[in-house]
Amino acid sequence: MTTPSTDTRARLLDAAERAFSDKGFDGAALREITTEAKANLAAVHYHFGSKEELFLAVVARRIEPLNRERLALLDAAEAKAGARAPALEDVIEALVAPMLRLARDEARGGAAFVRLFGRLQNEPEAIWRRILGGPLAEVRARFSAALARALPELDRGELAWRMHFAIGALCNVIVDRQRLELLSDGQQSSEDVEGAIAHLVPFLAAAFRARTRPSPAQTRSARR
Amino acid sequence: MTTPSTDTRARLLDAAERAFSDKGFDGAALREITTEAKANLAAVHYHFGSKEELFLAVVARRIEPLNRERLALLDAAEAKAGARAPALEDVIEALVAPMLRLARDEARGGAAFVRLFGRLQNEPEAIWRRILGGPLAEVRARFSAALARALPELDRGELAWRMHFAIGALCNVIVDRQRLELLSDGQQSSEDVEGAIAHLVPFLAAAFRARTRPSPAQTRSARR
DNA sequence: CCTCGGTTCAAACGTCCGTTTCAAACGAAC
DNA sequence: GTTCGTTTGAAACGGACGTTTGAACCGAGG
Repeated sequence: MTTPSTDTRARLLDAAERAFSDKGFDGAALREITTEAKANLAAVHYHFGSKEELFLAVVARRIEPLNRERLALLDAAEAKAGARAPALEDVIEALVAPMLRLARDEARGGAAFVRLFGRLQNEPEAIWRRILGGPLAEVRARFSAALARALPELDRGELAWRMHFAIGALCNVIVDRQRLELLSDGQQSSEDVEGAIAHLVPFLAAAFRARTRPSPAQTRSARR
Repeated sequence: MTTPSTDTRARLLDAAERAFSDKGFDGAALREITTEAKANLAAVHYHFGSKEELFLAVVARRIEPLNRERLALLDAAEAKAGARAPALEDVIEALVAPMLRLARDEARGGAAFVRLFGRLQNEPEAIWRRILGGPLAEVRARFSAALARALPELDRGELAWRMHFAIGALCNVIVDRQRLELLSDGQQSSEDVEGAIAHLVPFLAAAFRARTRPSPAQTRSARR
């Protein structure tokens, strides 16, 4: 046969991607997914085993190429810098740009998958843990190291907080498509991906370079 | 009678707050909420009318005092500055500190409500729209104006993007309690609210002050 | 005492859910 | 042509869901 089963499988993944990104894991119904995929209800359990496995397959299909792209850009930034530390802007762009550009690439899930990704952490905790500890672990480690090299004077704890904030900004930008329109009275659009990159990268670069606050609440040994 | 109905009502709100923040709107079951509240299943519909109205009541109970606190801090920052523009750090702190401190105030919902708030935009769109357009509208307008005053040289479109990123970072910090631990190898804790404020405020202040990127993708009339 | 509005209660309603079952269809191998 | 493993199909399963119902309860007012 050519690819009869692969075909249904792919249609199920596509339909599931759309449904999960619109309504979340709980909100999306298998009957709705199989109807849109023109497949039988039982096909989900035949091909994937359960609803949760289907969800993980949807995520895995996109996140692996995405992470490869991120790491390739990071490799390029490090190669460009030679023996020196990579440029902070390049590292940040390697982290955020593939995700934002994916939002426009309809052939690879487009906005649907990106929103799904952005709200992953709101899905049942068991699912989120399987992803955080799995495909995302390597990206986290590589970018932690690269940022530490690009910002050698920064305390490690401080760096962790800043990565936390930065990833938060990225994920939230991806999910919420209404807020920017409201904040700008309709002048700016969340659909403007290159605009988002052009705004987000310098925003985060400046934030990562911020001098540590000489605060009373921060009487730890490490300062600046 | 003393307050027999008010009592059940409050217990329902408390239980619903916990359940919704753990499992989301779809994931939380009314039977679970009423059991924990030691109330009858029908009490939800007697007091609130529907599950959706219960959810909105949970949000409204906390968000109104929270917004009043934010606006009071903003008033104080503006009063302190007199005729001059308010200090950027003060404005940012007025926006983020009440939310982060609320995470520690168990008497006012604590971590449960704050996580619920952070994931609001992931709930069914109808619910999120009712909140964005309602209680949050005034806060959005006031802080937009204050930030524009504190950063007079900043393009309005650029400011909207930066507010979008900043609120994203705040909301995401609130929701994800695992990422920071992973990023710092357990050295930093999301529970450290004053630490979060001390790290987030200078991070965002530096980000808001970032010089605009001279990018090829940005050939709009307004530059720097 | 009785009544009455506000509140609680147990029970049921109809619907939708994820999952299972088992037979039918199908193409490839012999 | 028969067999076999793979894939699809229609139908049902049991359970959980939000919601509704109607009676019981109870303190206050007459």
